[in-house]
Amino acid sequence: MTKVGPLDTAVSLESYECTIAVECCVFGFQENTLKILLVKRSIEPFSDYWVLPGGAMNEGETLSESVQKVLLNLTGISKISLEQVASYSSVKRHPIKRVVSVSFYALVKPENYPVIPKNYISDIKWYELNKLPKLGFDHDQLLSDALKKLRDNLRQNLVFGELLPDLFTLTEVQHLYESILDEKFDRRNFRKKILQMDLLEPTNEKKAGVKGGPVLFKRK
Amino acid sequence: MTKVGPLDTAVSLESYECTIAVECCVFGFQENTLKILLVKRSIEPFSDYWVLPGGAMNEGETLSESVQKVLLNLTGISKISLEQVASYSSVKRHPIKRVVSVSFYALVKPENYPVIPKNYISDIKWYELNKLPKLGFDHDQLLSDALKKLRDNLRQNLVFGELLPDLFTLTEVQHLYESILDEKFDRRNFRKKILQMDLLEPTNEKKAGVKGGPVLFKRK
DNA sequence: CCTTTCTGTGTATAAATTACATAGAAAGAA
DNA sequence: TTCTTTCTATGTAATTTATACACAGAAAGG
Repeated sequence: MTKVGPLDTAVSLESYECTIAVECCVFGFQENTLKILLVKRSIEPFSDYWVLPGGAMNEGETLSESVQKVLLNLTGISKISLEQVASYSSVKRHPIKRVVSVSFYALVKPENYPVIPKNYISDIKWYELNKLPKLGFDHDQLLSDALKKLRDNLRQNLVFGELLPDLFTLTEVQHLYESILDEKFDRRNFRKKILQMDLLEPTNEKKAGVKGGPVLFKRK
Repeated sequence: MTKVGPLDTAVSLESYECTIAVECCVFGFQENTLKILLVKRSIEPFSDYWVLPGGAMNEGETLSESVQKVLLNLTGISKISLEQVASYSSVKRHPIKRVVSVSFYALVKPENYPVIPKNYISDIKWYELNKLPKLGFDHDQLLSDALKKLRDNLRQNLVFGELLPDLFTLTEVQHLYESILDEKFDRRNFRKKILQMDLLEPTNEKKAGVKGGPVLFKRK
């Protein structure tokens, strides 16, 4: 039988068990602005607070399956780009019971998905990053860590595809970058850089309703 | 009372609970080579396999407190640089019970710490990265993810301090970088770069026993 | 003291990043 | 329809950063 002593840190059959939750920062891009999906809780604790969508991991599912379930519920989103951010384990981060949370971020095209309040949620809304309310639990921290990770990833790879419609102008791409990274770029230099990544190709359509008649691009 | 329906993913009082474990990739630098601390299990499952040191999180402790306890046990290390890597939640990753693991990496000066097999461990050893055995559980994956994160961090910040003795030569720093990143650098360019980071300062001692009489540096 | 092996240093070249201004296309108003 | 406004599209020069490369001096070991 398994040896278990006071100093034994191995996982034994009778080890302590704990609720695990997933929380998700869902980023979307609307009206040339980066937004994040928040829900308003209608149950205690933190009733009437805005928080990140999340929920408990259930038996037999992985963490990312749990996140996908949460998002499917709220937005009908099914195929989604998910990235793990970090784990949070302060003993008192949930005021009633011990909960360890693993956070994720997701990138979605808001145009495609209606968001519907359900279950323990009285409201759901896309918030601009600079107009955020104070969030419940430690979700301010989770959001700030997720945003940092998103920015790091953006600076390295090219990850905007999930946030833009199928056809888009280079100026829209630039606005996306600017709102995620919160800095301005010179248009010519930005276009040079993004084009030499060789991930976009021009179509021969132009976007209507915009002066200058910008050409529409798509992902390669 | 808390509403709970079939679609409710909120954390309710009766949610599923699960064992949480921490696993740690402990990196050290010995004989100008990057090494990693592995332990040999003497209990099932994976008895006689080499694995990363780890163990269950206990009631009332955070994940990083758990890791610190594990390492204190094995190495006597107390003040340590820890970094969270990721969470692992496949349903069958532990063959006997459901366990979600959070992995960390740690950087230590091996010179300072004797490593002692204890409890469920029959052996403990510093392994070179290119002489690794096949690890138990999914620890090959954990190790490879931790190494990737270490490399990413190294390329951005300067994180070697925890791996080197108090006084060191620039050549030793270069060997450290080369063995972590697994690439070679030109000596002059490397020194230029590392010195202009302005984190090191020369002492007026020289290292004995080495031809050329290299000067010893310390962290600023 | 001679040989070996390591340290320590500078410059020229290439590559990447930054700064910057004007002409043309479409929209909207008169 | 024309005129004005506002947006798009584009190239080059200057700066900064990264890369390539060779030889003289210090200590060790025989």
